[in-house]
Amino acid sequence: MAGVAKPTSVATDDFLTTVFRFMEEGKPVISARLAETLGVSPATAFGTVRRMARDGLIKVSRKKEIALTVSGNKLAEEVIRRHRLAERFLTDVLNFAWHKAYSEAHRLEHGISHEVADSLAKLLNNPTTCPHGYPIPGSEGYAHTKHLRSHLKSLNEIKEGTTVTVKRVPEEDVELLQYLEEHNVSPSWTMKVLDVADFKGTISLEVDRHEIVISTDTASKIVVKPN
Amino acid sequence: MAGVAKPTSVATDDFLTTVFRFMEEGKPVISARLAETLGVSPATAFGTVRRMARDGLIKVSRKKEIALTVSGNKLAEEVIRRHRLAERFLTDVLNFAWHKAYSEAHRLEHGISHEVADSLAKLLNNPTTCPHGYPIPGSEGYAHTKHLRSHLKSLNEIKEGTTVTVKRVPEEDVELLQYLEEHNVSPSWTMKVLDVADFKGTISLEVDRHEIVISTDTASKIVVKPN
DNA sequence: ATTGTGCATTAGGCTAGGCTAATATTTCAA
DNA sequence: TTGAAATATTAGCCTAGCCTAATGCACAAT
Repeated sequence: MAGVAKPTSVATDDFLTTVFRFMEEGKPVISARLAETLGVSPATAFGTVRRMARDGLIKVSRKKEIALTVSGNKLAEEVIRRHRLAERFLTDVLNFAWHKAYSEAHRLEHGISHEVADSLAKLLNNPTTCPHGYPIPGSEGYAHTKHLRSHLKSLNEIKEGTTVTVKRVPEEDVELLQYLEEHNVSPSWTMKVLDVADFKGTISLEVDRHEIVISTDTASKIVVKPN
Repeated sequence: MAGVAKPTSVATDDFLTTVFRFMEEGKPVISARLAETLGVSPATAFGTVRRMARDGLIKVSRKKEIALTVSGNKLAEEVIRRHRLAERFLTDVLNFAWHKAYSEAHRLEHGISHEVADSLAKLLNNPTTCPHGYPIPGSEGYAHTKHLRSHLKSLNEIKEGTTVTVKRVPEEDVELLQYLEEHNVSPSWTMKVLDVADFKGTISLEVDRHEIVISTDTASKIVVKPN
């Protein structure tokens, strides 16, 4: 109807995926947060947000909350799909470590066509999640992942003595990821919450026969499913 | 000394690789030609050329001939390497047809890091050429490919009755590539020049037990080695 | 010698994306 | 309710790239 969709720029792709990830985690999306996350000035973020609103990719409520439009969501899912497939390729085929996969996939995601993404998916045996546990748009059962989310909890909400299965780990923090990867805090691994010491803000866990201690704050970034 | 190299933009990468390919084929490099090839106006090409000269990537002689500087050549080789490895990946791993591989690789080449390129090379068993027969910078024996070139000829220079081995086919022309691929005019295949009809500008060849006819002009774009 | 023709170059304009430095607004807390 | 802290927004400036429309220039053929 309205004409062919204009190809998105790298900057726009980055904003789209950032908004998408914020929404995915249920975090409020405002311009200031995007500026921070993307490493640009508030003024720049404002300008890009305005442009994207003009182009019908996002809408901004009176309370300045940013949400993807239907077409914006579609584009975001496409970029996210390419990103997560690229991550799987990097870890599963090229043997990259998690923490490197994210940034490399970030560079690759803009240059992967729909056709290449489909071929990659096939090559990788149609994975449903990225190495960090996040769902891959367009994969089997993707539409249901929203419902599944109700069974998931942040690790910091889990009571002592509970055994849980790791579902998702944070994507971006390189050092943390390296630590988690080393200690097998990875999707599909099982952990037991040994001790919650709220007074000093730490949680100790047993994972793969070893005990590790992380902060409550860090725990809040790890998504698990109680067994 | 002079500081860290500024990351190159897509536009700059495209100019670098275009200059590189022109030089690779011994064609003179002038701004007008770049504009044509890259599909931008002469004014735009001029501006980009000036910027690149300012940044020490190319130099322009008094006769307006453009050449890569040492650092420009290094960058160009890196992009070309990524492009040709991507092509190999697309054809060998994802089973893309030649003519699609070029444009897809063109999109991917900007997002492949040195590290990913190295991993890809390993995965692909250290290929020395792209699917069209062009050498991959940084691969085994790459430094010698310039000498090898003296043994190579354009197909239009070959005399009747000579048997030759295909070394390189043109990279960009989608329809021609499709035709050549279908008829096995591919690197490492053998052909016999049956008839050269200069008066009507055609050459007939026997390849894989079949006879095909192409124009002298098309033949000039195919590089062969007489057996 | 002159006139094309092909190129280079300049002029002038536009958008996306960046930035800094004000200047509103909100909003939350005391 | 009143202020301080966050946010949003505006103004003003910059570069890369891209365009069209002159204009300048040099070489080549008549």
